[in-house]
Amino acid sequence: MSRVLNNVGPMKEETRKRVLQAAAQLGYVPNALAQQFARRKSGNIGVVLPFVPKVHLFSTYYFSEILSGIGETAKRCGYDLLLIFREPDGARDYAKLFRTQKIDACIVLGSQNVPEERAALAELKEGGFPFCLVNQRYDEEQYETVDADHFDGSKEAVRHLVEQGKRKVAFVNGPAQYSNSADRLLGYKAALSEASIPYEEQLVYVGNYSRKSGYELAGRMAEGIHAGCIDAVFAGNDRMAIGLIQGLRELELEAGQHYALVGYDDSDGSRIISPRLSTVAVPFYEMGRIAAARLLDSSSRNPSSDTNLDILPVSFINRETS
Amino acid sequence: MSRVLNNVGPMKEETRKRVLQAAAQLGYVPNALAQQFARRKSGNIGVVLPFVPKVHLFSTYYFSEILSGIGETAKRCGYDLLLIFREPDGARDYAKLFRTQKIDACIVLGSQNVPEERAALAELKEGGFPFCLVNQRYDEEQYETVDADHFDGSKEAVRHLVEQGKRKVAFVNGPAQYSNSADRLLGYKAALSEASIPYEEQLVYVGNYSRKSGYELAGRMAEGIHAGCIDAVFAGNDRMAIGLIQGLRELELEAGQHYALVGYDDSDGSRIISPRLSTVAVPFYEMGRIAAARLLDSSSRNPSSDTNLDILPVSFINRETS
DNA sequence: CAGTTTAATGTACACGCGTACATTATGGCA
DNA sequence: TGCCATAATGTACGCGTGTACATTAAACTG
Repeated sequence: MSRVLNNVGPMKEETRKRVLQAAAQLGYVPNALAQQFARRKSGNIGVVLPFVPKVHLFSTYYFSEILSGIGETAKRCGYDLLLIFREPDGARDYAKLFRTQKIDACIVLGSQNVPEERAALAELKEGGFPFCLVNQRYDEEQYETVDADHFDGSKEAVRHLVEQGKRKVAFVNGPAQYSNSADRLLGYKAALSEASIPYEEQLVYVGNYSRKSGYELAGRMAEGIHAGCIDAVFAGNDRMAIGLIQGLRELELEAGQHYALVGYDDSDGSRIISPRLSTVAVPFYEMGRIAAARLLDSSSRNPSSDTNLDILPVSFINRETS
Repeated sequence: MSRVLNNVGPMKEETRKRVLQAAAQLGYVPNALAQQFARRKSGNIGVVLPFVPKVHLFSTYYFSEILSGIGETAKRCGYDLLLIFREPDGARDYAKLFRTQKIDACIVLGSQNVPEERAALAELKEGGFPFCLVNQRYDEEQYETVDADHFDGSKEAVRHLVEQGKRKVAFVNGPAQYSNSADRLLGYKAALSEASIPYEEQLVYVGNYSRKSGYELAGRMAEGIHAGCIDAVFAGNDRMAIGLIQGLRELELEAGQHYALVGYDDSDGSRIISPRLSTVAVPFYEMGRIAAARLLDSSSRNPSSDTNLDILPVSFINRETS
């Protein structure tokens, strides 16, 4: 009987036990498909991941952490995780997943501010489908978002470099379609301004958050270091920082010696590279947990904080490269 | 009309078009829940992942690669990926996922040869539920399995060390509940035997595949190196090798200089650490692809190869530590 | 004890698709 | 034209739950 299982309506304790025992004896298990169909809920929360033909290209650390956080909350709320790899050809019909009832809610990871993505998200909002972005803001759109304070993290990182006496801090940023890239640039500028160091555009480099892109910037950066135009580097993530270390090492330039360096993410790699990389720790796991709770856990929806944007604090970690 | 959509039975081209157009005009989207219910297929393939309270503890590289491979095949076959985090308390009722129809097939990652796991897998087999193991064999049980040739990989790795003139090769193995640990031990022994080097039990150390466990073995190993009982180390995975490098470095012992070292997995870390780690590349992505194809892609089921065990080749990669 | 409320249980139907079967249109053939 | 085979379409029911509503049992009230 559906009622004892779902504990709906009043019932005699004895009946309840009788039904439960009969179910156990018959080896009854509810059919999830029929339940989902009758309830018109899939019980799934979709997690959109960037398309990754070569998985090496993206930070497995970053996604693993967030995914684990989402998983924890989902399990607690009785939901399952449906993995959705974004299409390579730019087709991102997130709304269809809702219309076909495959998912009840959705968390979008690695979202980029490009036209197709904006359209897809706008369609979700239009349709009233519950979704949440992680680590990407669209300030003009008021979407549910869980972000980290990359402005502050970057400011702290650069401030640290300045406090070490560095005055010529280069910045290796990521692509502009990520809001965290913009945040870091602002933090970088703020820290410089705070120290009355003029901002110089030619000290800002752009990679794509891959190790390779950091590696490939080493040549240009080496010139600056040799010329005395650069005495420190702040990289937008650890992977680029690590690429940079490796590229500059081939040019006889050592991090923490010929130049100071701070990365970002506190990834595994930052503890593996030597010298150990100073970096900024981001609570990715926590961000995943919160994003899922926002969507699933009504009890955690605090009516007083009716904001749709969470910005979690980050923390600078001083190691050997700065 | 269900028939035009599923292309079943004969129909006039004109009717077909008419129906399609009407559907488009009405904005019709099939309800996946109802489809699944009517077809009695969820269209989901479950992927069981180890429980990871602290995700740092397991190799994100390893799982990300396999997961991506599974995802590729699943998408190609029209299946979705349902993530299943194994319960922390040892409860692993995989069969229930089938009975409730949540999944149509299942891939078990990080499977360990322990009683609860064996029972859970036996129950799956008993129930006739399609599942596949990746990177873990149960030789006595004839389960569908995709593994890599860790015997050969280990033999190659140790052979390489021997060819460098090393005669006292220590081995840092992982826990015995993983078949690949046993495979590596066999490969290690085979390579020694090939070179007429007697096997010495005290040269075999055991960690748990974490970086920390490698780090913690450094003390004991340093004694052996100083005493001349060890001139090379073969580690069962890169993470332990990296931990070892870091631990031994603190004791003034450098990989590739005071001792030769070979890791295993060809993970990102092996390219990040310096000196760059010699290692063994494992086609994890491919293993995921094949495992999923085994379960989903009937066209790939080659009748001539009716074996239920795939063992993929691995390849030694020589870098700076050996 | 009848009347009234409330607890407990029985019952029937809807959910939206797939599909087996019934029915009707079409074409080939002599 | 009549007959049959086959193509094409119409139709009704089943899938296994959840749930609204009907029905019956119990409890309470004056």
